[in-house]
Amino acid sequence: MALSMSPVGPSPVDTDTPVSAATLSALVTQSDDTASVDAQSPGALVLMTRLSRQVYQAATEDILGMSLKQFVLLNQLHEDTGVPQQQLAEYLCLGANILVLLLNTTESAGWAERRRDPADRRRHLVHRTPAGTAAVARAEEAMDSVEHSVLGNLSPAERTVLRGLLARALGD
Amino acid sequence: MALSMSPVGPSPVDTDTPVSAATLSALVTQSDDTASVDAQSPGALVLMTRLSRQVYQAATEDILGMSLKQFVLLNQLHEDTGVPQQQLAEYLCLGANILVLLLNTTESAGWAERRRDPADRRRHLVHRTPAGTAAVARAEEAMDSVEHSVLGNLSPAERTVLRGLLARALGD
DNA sequence: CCAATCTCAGAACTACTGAGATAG
DNA sequence: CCTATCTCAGTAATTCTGAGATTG
Repeated sequence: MALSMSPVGPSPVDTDTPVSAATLSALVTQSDDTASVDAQSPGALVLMTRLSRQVYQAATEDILGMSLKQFVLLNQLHEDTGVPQQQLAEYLCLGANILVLLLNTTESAGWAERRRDPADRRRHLVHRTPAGTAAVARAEEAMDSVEHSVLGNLSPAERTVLRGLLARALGD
Repeated sequence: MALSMSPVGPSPVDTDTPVSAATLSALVTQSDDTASVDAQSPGALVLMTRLSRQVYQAATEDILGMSLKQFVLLNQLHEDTGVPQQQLAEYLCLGANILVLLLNTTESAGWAERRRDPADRRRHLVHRTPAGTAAVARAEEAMDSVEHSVLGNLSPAERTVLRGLLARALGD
């Protein structure tokens, strides 16, 4: 839900091969055996490792206005609904202790806030502040340019497919 | 080698929609704007960051028989054709100096070898040794199980599409 | 002499380990 | 008393900075 109606399509119709089923099928049927060839077609995980290194290097603090980790963190937060740290750590694939450090800097930047969970006062529910929302919005624009440089070879439609697959892999 | 045909396939044929053009088109037409919605649909890069953290944590040295970085490195090497370090650094998105450290450990493990380029003796051409090839083959199998745990939600066809997109993003 | 490639040591940063505090 | 959640200090591992060596 949520992401339904998009009145603003980035590439209305013709700009650059909106990749339809055709191209995709091509990709699917491309080949299924990786056998024999050895250094020529690394697995998806190897490729992802390389790509994410590019992201890490391109998405500097200067560009984003915050660290990449803070950006990912704030992406996972809401102003209204607080998220327990433990769940956050799981989402972000971070150790609970590392998250503490990350929250310390993010909280003192005024972008997030820890509040005791009234229902279980051992927990902290993490909220994004309005300032955090504003900061993410700014960073998001910067991220667009990073995406442009890292995924520049992919058409908008392909990027959408990629995002969909990554989201599915993460369990939505 | 290794991937493709798994006689033991956890989901041989029917378990979970082998995704054909239909599902893919669905993904494509899903939506194109990320605007407005705030924490609900992070960009592809954010998702990739999270996923690659999972890879990093799952692909331990115990499991692979080598570090993940060594695995990625060896994936990029050939026994016959040597690759200059500078180019290697670019491929792997590593600084040239970090690559030196990586090569030191990999070379002393007997998996790779630096040889002077006869044409330009400032350069070192890096080759994979036969032992390196064997080690990668072993690690590749371990990687399959990592892939299974990280990309478990994706069907084989979807993984193929994913791999294709990532490869294209990296410039083939 | 200057530029390119690789190497390395020390600083800076990041992540991990295990102990401690507070609440149920 | 025991468990769960969060915090933190000390340690280990990684990456970055800048200088040095060799070759063109």
